[in-house]
Amino acid sequence: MPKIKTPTMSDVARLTGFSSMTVSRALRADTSTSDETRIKILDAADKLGYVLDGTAAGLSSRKTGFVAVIIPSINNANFAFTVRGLTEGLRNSGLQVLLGYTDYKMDEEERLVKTLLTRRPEALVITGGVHTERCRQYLYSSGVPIVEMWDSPPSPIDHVVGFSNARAGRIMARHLYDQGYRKIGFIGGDTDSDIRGADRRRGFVETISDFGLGTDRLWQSDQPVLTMAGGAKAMHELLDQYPDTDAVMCASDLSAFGAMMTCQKRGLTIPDDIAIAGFGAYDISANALPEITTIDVGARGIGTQVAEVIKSSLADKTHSKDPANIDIPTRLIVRKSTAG
Amino acid sequence: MPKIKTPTMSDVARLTGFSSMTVSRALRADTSTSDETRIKILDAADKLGYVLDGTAAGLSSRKTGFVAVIIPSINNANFAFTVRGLTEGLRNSGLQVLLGYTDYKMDEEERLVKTLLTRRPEALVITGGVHTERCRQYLYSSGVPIVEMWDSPPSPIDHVVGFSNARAGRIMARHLYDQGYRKIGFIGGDTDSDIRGADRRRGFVETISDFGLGTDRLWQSDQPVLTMAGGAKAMHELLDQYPDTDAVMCASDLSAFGAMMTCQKRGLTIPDDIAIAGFGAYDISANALPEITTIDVGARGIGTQVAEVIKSSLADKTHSKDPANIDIPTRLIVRKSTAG
DNA sequence: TTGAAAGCGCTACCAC
DNA sequence: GTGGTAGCGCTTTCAA
Repeated sequence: MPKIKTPTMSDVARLTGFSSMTVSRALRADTSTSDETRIKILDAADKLGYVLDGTAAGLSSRKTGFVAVIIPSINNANFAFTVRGLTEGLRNSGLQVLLGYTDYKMDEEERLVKTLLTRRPEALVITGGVHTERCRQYLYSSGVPIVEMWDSPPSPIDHVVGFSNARAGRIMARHLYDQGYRKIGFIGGDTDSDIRGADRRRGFVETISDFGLGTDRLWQSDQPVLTMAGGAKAMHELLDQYPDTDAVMCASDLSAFGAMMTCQKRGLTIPDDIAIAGFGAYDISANALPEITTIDVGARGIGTQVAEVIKSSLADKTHSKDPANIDIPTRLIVRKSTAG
Repeated sequence: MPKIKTPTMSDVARLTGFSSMTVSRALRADTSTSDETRIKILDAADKLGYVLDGTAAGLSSRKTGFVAVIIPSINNANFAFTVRGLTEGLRNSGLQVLLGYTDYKMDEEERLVKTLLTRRPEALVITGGVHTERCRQYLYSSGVPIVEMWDSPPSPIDHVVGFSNARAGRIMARHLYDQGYRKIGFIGGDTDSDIRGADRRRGFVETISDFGLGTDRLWQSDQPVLTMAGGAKAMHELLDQYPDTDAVMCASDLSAFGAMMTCQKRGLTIPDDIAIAGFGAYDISANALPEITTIDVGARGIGTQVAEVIKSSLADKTHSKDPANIDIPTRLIVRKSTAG
């Protein structure tokens, strides 16, 4: 592969006899060139294999076309769907997602925010409402619209597209109670890293406590328990300690599935011996046997809505509008794993 | 949020009394400033809330620090792990992944390549070895190292970190045959979009044909069947047509799980009545009941190796070395779903 | 509709 | 170790 210098606009200009300014205009949908001129220029550009240098264009126009998006994990189907919704919602506006993930670590989040701001995104989307002080500082002084998503922060930085994770926990606790379960546990939700999982647990525990039930069947670890294997292991330990547990909510459908497998291995019938509920409406919840009761927040729709918020915020030159604060409904999906 | 102009290097220079050139040097690990100077400058930068403009830096230095990565789907744990391995492998070299996904569509891939090249990445990673002619053209003339991964292209563009998908199919076919199964089917692998799945099917079919077995139990659709629901539906149809099928490989563990659920719903015992095998070593394969026989290619390791290839290619100023062509081993993991 | 000049914010290069 | 100059490739602005 001979390393030839990449052609620039001047090269296209030289080849066509126009100024590079005209080439610039012709290459955008930006009107103001004659059709004839544009055709000549596009032809020449094609012939030269010219590709616009977005780096230079961004520097000059102060519009990079990037939207920075920070999620906890790229290996989480919920966030993956949100990114899809976001990408698709942004597609026609010439904005491109620049993705980063934190592995559920707040200091990694801070590092990432700083790195991504270096790219001069036109907006920044971040998961959750809890950040380091320094991170909040970066976000505040970035000068671009910020969207916090997947949570309902007490003091939002700017826009919010999220829901109360505590409410999700409450809804599920009530459902299990209504189904007649009384020895109810929860698996997952570490306070330090999986903040939203911890919120779900908090809401869950509050509610079963309100119902006068015991709140000691709570399994947690210093790591987020969001995997199948983690749920399976946790369920073993929970059952070892409290063999008479009759219902468990897990912080995620994945851990719920793992927990369910553990129950089946131990000869427990679901939901007769024990009920299992999850969160997130992952594929597995609809396809497992039995199907798993879960809560759907519409991961993809969150992304779509974030895209709308960004587009309207970027269009609003006067900054006259208040920040958006969109509350996503948390929909309980009752399935066989909790409904006998 | 008052919209204040973002501070630049000149602002930091002015505040400290140094030239912006010295500020530039101090901000990089790039030595050649006194410690005292650097401390003053970093302090001032911090005070001003200065964040480097990577756009301008990239334009000037001709190093954007981007590595463009194109995967079929962000909702696929295999590719997600590869991206993780890649990101981590690149972390300390100051390179950042710029991710795009194609939804398994070749024309979308072409569009994406063009868009991403606009960002002037220092290297480009793409999934698979089949691309549109125009796409190959873009890649060839991009002037940056290209890595094709997850496949073993007959005529590589540049570097390759992959494996033969056909071989994976052959390995599984042989395994099923060795276990004594004789009425063997395959689910998934559309030729047009899931090219690698189709390669697995091809290798699989070749092998069962070599063994003298019938090759009519092949279920396919015009969509990639890589989901649990897709596998479940396909299995129903396959069993309706060929109720005596005794073994099935699916293009993915996810569809294998769906297929297995269908079998269980229909009262079939696995692996006694029917064996199920998948591909990809997804979490579900290790956690389902029974556990699912699969093939592991080490998705994360692929990313790690790609990172190494990129780093060494970028370090090799003379372009003296031949393109890398790394063959990833395909490891059969025998589990209960095929081993009675 | 087109062009010339200026400059986006940074770094390469060469001086000192 | 530090600074001046030039310029990366494009778009903005103003003029014709």
